[in-house]
Amino acid sequence: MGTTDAFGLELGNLPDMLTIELRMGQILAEKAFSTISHTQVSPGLFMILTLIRNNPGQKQASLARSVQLDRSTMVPIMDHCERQGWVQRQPFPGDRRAHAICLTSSGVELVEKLEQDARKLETQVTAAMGKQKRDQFLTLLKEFQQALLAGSQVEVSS
Amino acid sequence: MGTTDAFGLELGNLPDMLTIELRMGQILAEKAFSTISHTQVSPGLFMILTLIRNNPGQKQASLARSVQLDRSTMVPIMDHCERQGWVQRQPFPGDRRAHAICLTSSGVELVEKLEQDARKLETQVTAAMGKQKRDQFLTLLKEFQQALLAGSQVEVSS
DNA sequence: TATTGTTATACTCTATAACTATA
DNA sequence: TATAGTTATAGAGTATAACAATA
Repeated sequence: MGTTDAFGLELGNLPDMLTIELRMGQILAEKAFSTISHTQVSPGLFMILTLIRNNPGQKQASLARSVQLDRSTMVPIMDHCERQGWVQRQPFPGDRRAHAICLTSSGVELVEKLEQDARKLETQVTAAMGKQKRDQFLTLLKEFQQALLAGSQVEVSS
Repeated sequence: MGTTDAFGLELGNLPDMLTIELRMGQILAEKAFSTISHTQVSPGLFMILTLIRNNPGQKQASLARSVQLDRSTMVPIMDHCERQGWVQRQPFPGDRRAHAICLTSSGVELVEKLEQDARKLETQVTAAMGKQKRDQFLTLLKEFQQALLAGSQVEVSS
C-alpha cells in the first residue's frame, strides 16, 4: 500500500515525521561522508574544527554551547585535538580562568582536507538531486534550525 | 561579516555544507523531541518501533538493515523492548533460525503516544516555518536520502 | 557456503556531579 | 554568586569477531 524502503519494508507514516526522516538522513550522510573521507575525523569533530577556524581565540565553553555540548564534554575533545597537533590552548586575554582555542597550521590543513571531502559528497548529491533542489534543501534546513531555536523547545543559554 | 549563530559565533562557510547542517538540525530536533516527549524513548527507538508496527513479523536482521544497524546491535535493543513488554519474538514461519518480531498491544500504545509527541513538534515547526515550507522540506529530505542511497556512498546490502 | 541470532568485548559520544581557580 | 576548566564516573549507542544452529 504505502511507501517501502530500499529493503522492501513498509514505511507507513514514518516518512511523515521530520524528526525520523532527519535522523535517517543524517545517518546516511555520515556513512557516505566516512566512505568518501578516509580520515579518522567524524562530522561532529569536523564541525567543531571548522567553528574554531572561523572563530579563533574563543573559550572552550563558547564553542561547546555553539555545538550544543556540555563544556565538560569539550575537554577530552580538545585534549585529543591538542595531542594530534590540530589545536592550541592559549591564555585568554582578560580572563585567567579561560583558554583561547586556536587551530595550528596543521589543524588548518586538516580542515581544508575535510572541506574537500565534504565538497565531493556535495557534488554527488547535487548530481543526483539537481542544483536547485540541493540549494533549496540547504536553505530549508537552516530555516528548520531557526524554527527550533526560535521555539522554546531548545534552550539558548548564553 | 558572515552569518553568526545564536551565540554570536561566526559560522563562515559552515552553513554551506549539507552534512554539517544536517547534523546540527538533527541534534536540535532530538533535543526538542525529548523536551516535548517525557518518555524514555529515543527517536532512534521510536523509529524502530514504528517500523515494527508497520511491518509485523519481520526478522530482526531485516529490521536492522532497514535502520542501518548491525544485526548484533539489534539484539540488546530487542531484549530491552521485550523486557519492557513492547515487543515479542515469535517463531518465524519457514525459517527456524529467525524470529518474527511483533509489537504487543502495550507496544502499539507506546508508539501512538510517541506519534502524538512527534505531531506536537511538527505543529510547532509548521507554525514557525509555514506549512508549505515544512512540507517542501520533508519532500527534499526524502529525495536527499534517495540521492545517497542511489549513489554508491551507502551500501544497500540485501 | 551463507544467513540468523547470539555473546563477548570494546570503542565513541555524551552527560552529571563535584572540585579549583578565578571573576 | 557565577563562570571556566577540569576530573571521575556512568550511561547510551554502536561495531567487530567468533560461535551454534539452520538454510
